[in-house]
Amino acid sequence: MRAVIIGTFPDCPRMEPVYNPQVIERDIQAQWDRTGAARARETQDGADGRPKFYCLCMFPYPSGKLHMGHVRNYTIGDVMSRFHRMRGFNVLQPMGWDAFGLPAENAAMANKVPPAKWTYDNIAYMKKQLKSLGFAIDWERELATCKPDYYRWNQWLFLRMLEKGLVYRKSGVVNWDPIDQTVLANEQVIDGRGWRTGAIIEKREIPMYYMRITAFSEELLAALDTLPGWPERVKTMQANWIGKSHGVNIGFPYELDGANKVLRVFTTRADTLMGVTFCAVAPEHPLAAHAARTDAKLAAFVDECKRGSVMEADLAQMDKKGMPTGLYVTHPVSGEKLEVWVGNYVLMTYGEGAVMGVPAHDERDFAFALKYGLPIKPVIDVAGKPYSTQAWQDWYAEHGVCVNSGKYDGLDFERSVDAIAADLKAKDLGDKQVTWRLRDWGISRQRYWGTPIPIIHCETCGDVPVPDEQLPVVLPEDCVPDGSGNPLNKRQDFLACACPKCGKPARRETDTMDTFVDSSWYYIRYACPDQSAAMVDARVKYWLPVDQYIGGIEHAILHLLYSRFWTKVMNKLGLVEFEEPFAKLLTQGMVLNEIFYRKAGEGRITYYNPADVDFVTDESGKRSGAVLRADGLPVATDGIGTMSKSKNNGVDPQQLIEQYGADTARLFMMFASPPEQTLEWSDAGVEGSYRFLRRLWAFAHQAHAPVSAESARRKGAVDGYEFPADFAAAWPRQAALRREVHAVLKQASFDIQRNQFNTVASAAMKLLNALSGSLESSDEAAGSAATPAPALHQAVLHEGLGILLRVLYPITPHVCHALWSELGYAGDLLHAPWPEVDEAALRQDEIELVLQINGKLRGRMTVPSTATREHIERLAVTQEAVLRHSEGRAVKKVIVVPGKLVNVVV
RNA sequence: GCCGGAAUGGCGGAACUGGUAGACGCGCCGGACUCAAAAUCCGGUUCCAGCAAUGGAGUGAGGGUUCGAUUCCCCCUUCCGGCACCA
Repeated sequence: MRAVIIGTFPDCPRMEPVYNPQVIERDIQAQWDRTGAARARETQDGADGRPKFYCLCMFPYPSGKLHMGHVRNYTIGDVMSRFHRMRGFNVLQPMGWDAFGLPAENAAMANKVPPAKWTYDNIAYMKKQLKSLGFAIDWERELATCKPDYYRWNQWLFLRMLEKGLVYRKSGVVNWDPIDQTVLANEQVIDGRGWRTGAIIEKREIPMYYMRITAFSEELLAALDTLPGWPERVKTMQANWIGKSHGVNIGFPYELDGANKVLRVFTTRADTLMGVTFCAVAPEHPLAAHAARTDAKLAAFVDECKRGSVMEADLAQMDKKGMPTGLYVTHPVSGEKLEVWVGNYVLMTYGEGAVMGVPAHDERDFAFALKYGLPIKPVIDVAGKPYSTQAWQDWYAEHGVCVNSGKYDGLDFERSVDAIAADLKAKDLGDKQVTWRLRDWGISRQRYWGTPIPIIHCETCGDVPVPDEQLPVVLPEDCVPDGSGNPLNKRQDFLACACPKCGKPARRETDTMDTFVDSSWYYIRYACPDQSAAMVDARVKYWLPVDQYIGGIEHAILHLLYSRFWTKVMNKLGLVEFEEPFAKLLTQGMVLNEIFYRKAGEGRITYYNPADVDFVTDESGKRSGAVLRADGLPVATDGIGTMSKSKNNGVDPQQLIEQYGADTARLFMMFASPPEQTLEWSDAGVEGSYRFLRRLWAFAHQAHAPVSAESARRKGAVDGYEFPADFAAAWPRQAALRREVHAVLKQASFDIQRNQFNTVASAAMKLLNALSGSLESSDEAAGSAATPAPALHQAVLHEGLGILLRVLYPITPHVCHALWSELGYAGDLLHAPWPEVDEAALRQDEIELVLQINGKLRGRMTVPSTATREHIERLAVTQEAVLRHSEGRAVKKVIVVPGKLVNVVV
């Protein structure tokens, strides 16, 4: 039997009893559109009193339709935007399209559709999807990087950088498909073969434009310390990527064709110089090329090294191989002859493309020496630990004291490096040097769908920059790539031009820019997307830098580093005043789903979408298997992985929105895990989120009468609730409810500020549980307590629901917005402030402490909240649980953690 | 291979600065409602022993610091992200 404490409320006659997200969301989105709710305006230096908050999500590549990663990213951004708006900020949340790139060309090859059309169609569809998710995006600032009014500024800044020497031309290595006669991207090279032709890929050197990011190495590294709002791990990754290392540049003299030359190497372990037993150069090193001319076997080896992909990950995992060149260099100190080898593990792109081989103290050199029978000469003693040339031990590479090193014997790492560097300097064969891992940024792409590089090749004048007044160099939008190279090479109307210097017929550059160029400054252009006379204008000063940037962890290095570099260039050119583009950074985790497959006959694997798979569970609910719904037969599982086309484990957000509505999609995304962690997809979890919103709706319907009555009484106000002085004593149930509401609010306020949105969602669930529990109560309780005043309960309910709707609003704005106005709360929820915690509501007369004996939980005790430490200690040692568990042993120590626990040590 | 992360019930996750491990949700079990089912509502649910009170174990493995460790330190394993032309 149940009775309602405060009487039965009649159902609301106006409000729909059933939650209908499709209708609610459509209506509210139309209203937001009409009123320009998300439009951001510059205010003169905060003249309206509000500080600005620029909240930016990484813009999407328009691949066709949104994927769950987008939904997650943009929901996080929208929650932060709406929350900051509630906290009184002038918020900008823009959106645009990273519209150049390889997939458009691949789609063109598959469907014979020009990349431009494919891209614009995708943008239109995805924009519709974003709108249906209810993000508070200022669409008036939308931009697409494939439009000339955007990329003309890529070209313009490129020319400025060229003038300043920050852009230069040199040769670079690319993947060359000898059959299609075309350059391939790394992802188009599979196991060293072209994806379409299957031909073995060759490395080929071609001329390319580079941006001199290395000129900023020191700044990019040092400025990481000025970014407290960035995750530590991202800063560490960037620092390691920039890779500043202190070492010594060492010259090994040799004679070649009668001329005296020097082989230069860089090492951080100059202390091991006397242990050098050989030198190794990269296959691309000039010395290797020289030796290969007269050595057919070596030439074949160098050739072999040139096959396969250019990816560093591939190179690093190859078997270490090498071959002697037959050339010798002289040890700069001992005068010993050292053979020069070609090693496939030596990178031409780091240092000088050559290394000194110290097998005794470098693991790679050790393996190399064992394989080819080269001498191993230990010269460092590490705390007397034994050395054996039979097997590598990790301590061989540690710092120690020089031995077997002649005059350097007995010196530690620092002193030996100093001494050796000084000796080399005296002989003009080396010195201390700082080397960076960071390489200059090659931006040339031998592809069509990108920003044309604004250069004209003239037979007389050479490479001539396109004059500013001829910008933009417009990319024709009707080309259809066919896989055999850049179609621009066949476009006479694009190629033909006059040399700006001499006026003679000339040829336009057909390489386009890396798409990382586009994404390196789009966040600046959002401030002034309609500015046709300049790259930036005064509005940039108001909005930038970005206050909060949100995007996938996979961009931790490249995109973020290039953006930081580009910002520094613009700063040096006087275009912007800030030096770092993103004050705070949130790197969201990836969205994962289960992978199911079956193996057909000859090793072919078919992947099945998890939506088509049913689980088999045992009686405890534990999963014991999975079957394909279509045939009921088992499928194998391959764990979980990022949603991808190749594993067929993607979930289409569109279906989700259509079935449950945007709010459910958003709620699940936020509830399933905190933003920085990976998120595992779960249909059941989506159901749970939907169920919660339905319960919320039903509760609002049920509580409509008292809440709207209270709204009418207080004219919708959500502050200034007043309770009698004896509230807690006279109405303990109401006081307890109110205490819980404010305790949960306190936690939610803390969590939303630290971006832990999953517990904000769970706070909303707790609030609903508490409030709906208060509508009904058991007979017993109703009979034992005095009849509560309906007015007081009504006020607590009104306050609690007002808090719940505002806590949940950033996550599920549509349903909250609808209920807010249905229940008569004042104004538009869009402009409502985040609720304040009433500390008075949290006060308690008695608190419960946990009682531990030797750190083990043994009981609880209730003490007045004002109890002193001494009082608690005295009370604790007399507790029954303590006496029982101490078994007569004397109490050694009592530790009191105020408000939490007492630990009795015996 | 190198650099950076992560690991907690049947599952996703919570536990803020070292202080009650498992909030909230899912799943499962039991009950109510129903002719029945779905939906909804109520109760239970880390594991082991026990009717229970209670006791023991427990945060990927192994060590350490501490009155007390999911949290700090060392070492190992597995998984994930990046490695410069996917974006």
